[in-house]
Amino acid sequence: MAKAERQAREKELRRNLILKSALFSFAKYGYHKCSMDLIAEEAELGKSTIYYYFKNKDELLLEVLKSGLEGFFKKLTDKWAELNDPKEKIESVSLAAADFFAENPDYFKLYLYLSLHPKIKNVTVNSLRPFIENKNKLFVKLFKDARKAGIIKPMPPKNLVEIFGTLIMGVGIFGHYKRKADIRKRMTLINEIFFEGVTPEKED
Amino acid sequence: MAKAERQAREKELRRNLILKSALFSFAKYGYHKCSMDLIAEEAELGKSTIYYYFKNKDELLLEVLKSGLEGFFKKLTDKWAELNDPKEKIESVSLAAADFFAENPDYFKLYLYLSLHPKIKNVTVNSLRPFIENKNKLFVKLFKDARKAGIIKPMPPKNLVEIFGTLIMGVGIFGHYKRKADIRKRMTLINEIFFEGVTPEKED
Amino acid sequence: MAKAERQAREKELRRNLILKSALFSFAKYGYHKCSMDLIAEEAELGKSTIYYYFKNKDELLLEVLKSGLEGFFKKLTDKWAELNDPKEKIESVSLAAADFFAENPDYFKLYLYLSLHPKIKNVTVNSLRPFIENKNKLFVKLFKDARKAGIIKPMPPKNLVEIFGTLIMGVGIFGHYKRKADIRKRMTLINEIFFEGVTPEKED
Amino acid sequence: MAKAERQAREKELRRNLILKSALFSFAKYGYHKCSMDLIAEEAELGKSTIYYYFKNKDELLLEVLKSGLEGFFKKLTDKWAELNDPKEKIESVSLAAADFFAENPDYFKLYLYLSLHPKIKNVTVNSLRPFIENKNKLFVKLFKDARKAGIIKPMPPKNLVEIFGTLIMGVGIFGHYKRKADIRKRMTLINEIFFEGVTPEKED
DNA sequence: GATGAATGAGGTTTCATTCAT
DNA sequence: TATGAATGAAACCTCATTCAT
Repeated sequence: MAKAERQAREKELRRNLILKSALFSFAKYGYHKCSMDLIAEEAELGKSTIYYYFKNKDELLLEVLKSGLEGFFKKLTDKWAELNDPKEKIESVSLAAADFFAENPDYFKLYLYLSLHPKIKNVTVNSLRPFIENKNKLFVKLFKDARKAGIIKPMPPKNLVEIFGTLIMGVGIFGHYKRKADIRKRMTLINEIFFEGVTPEKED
Repeated sequence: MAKAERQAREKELRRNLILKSALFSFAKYGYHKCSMDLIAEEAELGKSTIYYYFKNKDELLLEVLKSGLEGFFKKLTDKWAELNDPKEKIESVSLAAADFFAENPDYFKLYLYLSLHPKIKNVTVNSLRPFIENKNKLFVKLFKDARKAGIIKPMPPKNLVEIFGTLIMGVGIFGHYKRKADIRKRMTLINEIFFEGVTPEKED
Repeated sequence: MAKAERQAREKELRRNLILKSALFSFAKYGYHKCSMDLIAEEAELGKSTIYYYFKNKDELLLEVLKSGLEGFFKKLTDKWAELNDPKEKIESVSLAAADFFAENPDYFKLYLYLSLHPKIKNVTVNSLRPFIENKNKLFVKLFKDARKAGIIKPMPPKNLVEIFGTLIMGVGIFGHYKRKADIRKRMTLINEIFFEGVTPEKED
Repeated sequence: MAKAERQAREKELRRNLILKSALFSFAKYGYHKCSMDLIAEEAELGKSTIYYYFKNKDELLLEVLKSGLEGFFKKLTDKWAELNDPKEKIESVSLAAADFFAENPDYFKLYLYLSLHPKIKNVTVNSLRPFIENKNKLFVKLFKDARKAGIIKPMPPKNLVEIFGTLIMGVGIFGHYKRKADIRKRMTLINEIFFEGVTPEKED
C-alpha cells in the first residue's frame, strides 16, 4: 500500500525537522545551555515528541553530528571521484570544507565544542569515533599517495592529517566569514601556506 | 603592622588556590558540568568561600582564563626579549606554547571550549577580548615586521596570525601528547610547514 | 455465520494474551515501574491496542487480578467438591495455593503489592472487594463448619481466616521456593503448625 | 564551642523532620506515587533541602526504613533483656510488634510494599539486607534455644522464623486495627495458635 | 573572613492517554 | 479492528546563588 510508504516518508521528514532544529539550537545556545524545550519550540513540536524520535539528548546530539559529517563526506567523496592528482585531492578537502562551512556554519563548531568537552567526549562523541577514524584512514592514505607521487616531503602522514585538519577546522572556530567566496579565499590561502609555506621564494 | 601584610598575602594565596582548583575542575568536568561544589571540594574550602573571592561562576572562569593567559604571555615576552630575528620570534611562539601546554595542559582546552560556546562567548569571554586583542596586535605587528624583513610572503598579517594561531591551538585540541619533548617536536614540524610548506624542494 | 463466532473467539484470545503479558510485566517490573509500552512489547501488539481492550492501566490491572483469583478459586472449589471433612478442606486451601504459587508465581505477589499500595487500594483493588469478600464468606463458613464439627477451638472464624490466609500468603511474600514439591512441603508445615501448634505433646 | 554543638543538634532535628514527613507521605501515597514535592510540602521545606540531607529518593526511603527498624529492634531487645524464658521471648516479639504497629502504623506496610517491589528490592532494600539478616540470626537462635529447652517441636528454626514473622506481619498487612489493645489481643491469638494450634485438646 | 544550610529555577526524562487513520 | 504518532503533565534531580552566623 502507498499509505505505509507515505507515512515512512513523513516520519523521515519529521526526524529531519527535529535534527535541523536541534542543530540550529545547539549551535545557537551551546549544547549544555540548550534545553530540549528550546529545540521542541524551534521545531514547533511537543517536547515529548522529540523523545519519541530520539532516545535522549545525547543521542539526538549524536545523530545531529552524524548527519552533518555524513553530508560533508558525501560531498567530499563525490569530488574525489572526479579527481586523480593527490595534490588536487588534498586541496579539494579544504574547498569542500569551505562550501560545507558556508552552508552549515554550525556543524563544525558543535563538533569541536563537543570534542573538547571531557564528559561528552567519553560518551557520545566516542560512538562517532569509528566513523571518524574510518574517514581518517582515507586522509592518511591520501597523504601517503601524495608522498609516493613525490609531491610531499617525507613527513609522517598522520601528523600531516592532523595539522591540515587543524588548519581547516580553525576556519570553523574563528569563522567570522559569512560569504562562501570569503571562506573559499581563506581556504585557498591555507592551501598555499600548507603546500608552499610563508617563506618567499629565494630569488637568485 | 605586619599583620595586615600577612593577611593580604594569605588572601592572595587562597585566591590562587581557588583559581588552581577551578582550572583543574573545569578542565576535568567541562565548564558546564563542573559545579561550584566540585571546585570547593577540590580546594578543600566551603562553597560560599568561593563566592567571597569571586562574584560568580562566570567571573571565576574569567579569572582562571586571565591568569592562564597572563602566564603564557609573560613567558612569551620574556623569550622575545632575548630575540631579534622576527622568524625566531615567530618560532618561539609555538615553542613557548609547547612548554605551556606541557605544563598547563588544561588552559587552552578550556579557552577553546569556551570560545566555541555561543552564550559564554557573548558574556564572559568577551571581557577577555580587550586583553586578547591587545596581544593579537603584538602578533600582527610581529608578522608585519617579518614581512618588512622580507622573510614572509605578502600575505595579510591578520590572516597569518589566525592561521598560525590555529596551528598551535590544534595541538591543544588533539593533544594526546604527554611528554614535553613530543610536543616540542610537533611544534617544530608545525613551524617547518608554516614556513616552508610540505612541497619538496624542486631539485634542478 | 461462523465468522462472527470466530471473531469473538479471536478477540477473547487477544484479550487473554494481553492479560498474560500484563501479569508477566507487572510482576517483573512492579506495577508502577511497568509502562504500557512494556506490556505492549511483551504482547507484541501496538500500545493503543491495549486501550482498545481495556479502558486504562488501572482496569487492566484489575482484570489481571480478577482472572488470577478466578483461576485460583476455580481450582479450589473443584477440590472442595471432592472433599467432605472440614479439616481436609482447610488443608486443601494451602495445598491448592501451593500449586497455584508454583504455576503462577506472580499473582499473589502482585495482589499483595497492590493491597499495600494506599492509592490503588482505594481505587482499583476496591472493586475487587465484592469478589474477594464473597470468597471470604466461603472461608468463614468453612471455619464455622469446622468449629461445629468440633475440630477447631472456639476462636473467631473471621480472625482465623485472616491468620490462615496470612500464613499462606507469607509463602508468596518470602517465596524463594522454585519447585512445587518444596512449596507443598512448606504448606504442610504451615498446616501442621496451624492445627497443632509448635508446642510438643506433653508426654505423660 | 557550644555553637557547633547546637548546629549539629538542629541538623539532626531537621533530618528527623524530613524522615518523619517522608514516612508519613510514603505511607499515605505509596512510595511510587509520592513525589519529593509532596514530602517537601509535608515538611514545610524546599524540595532541594531534602536533597541537601539525602542523596536521592531511594536513599531517603532507605533511611526511613532503617530508622523504623532500628526503633523496633531497640524496643525488642530492651524487652528481651528482662526475660529469660524462650517462650516468653518469642511471645514478646509479637507483643513488641503490636506496640510498634500501634505507634508506627506505616513502617511495616512500607517495608512490605517495598519487599514486594521487584526493582526496588534489588537496589535499595538490599542494602537493608545485612541489617535484617543480622536480626534474623537472633530470631533463629531464639528458636534454637526454645527447641533445646524442649518447648518447641523439632521443626527447622529458619522456617519457624519465617512463619512466625509472616503471622506478625499479616497484622500489618490487613491491619485495620486502630487501638493498641485490639492489636495486642490479635497478637495474643496469634501466639496461642502458633504455640498450641487451633485443634482443641482431646479430652479423654 | 569563612561557611553551613537553604532554596528557586530550571533541566532531562517518563508515561498514560488520545487521535487520526 | 488495530495502531503509529503525538503530547501534557508530572517526576526526579542539579546547581548557582544567598543568607545568617
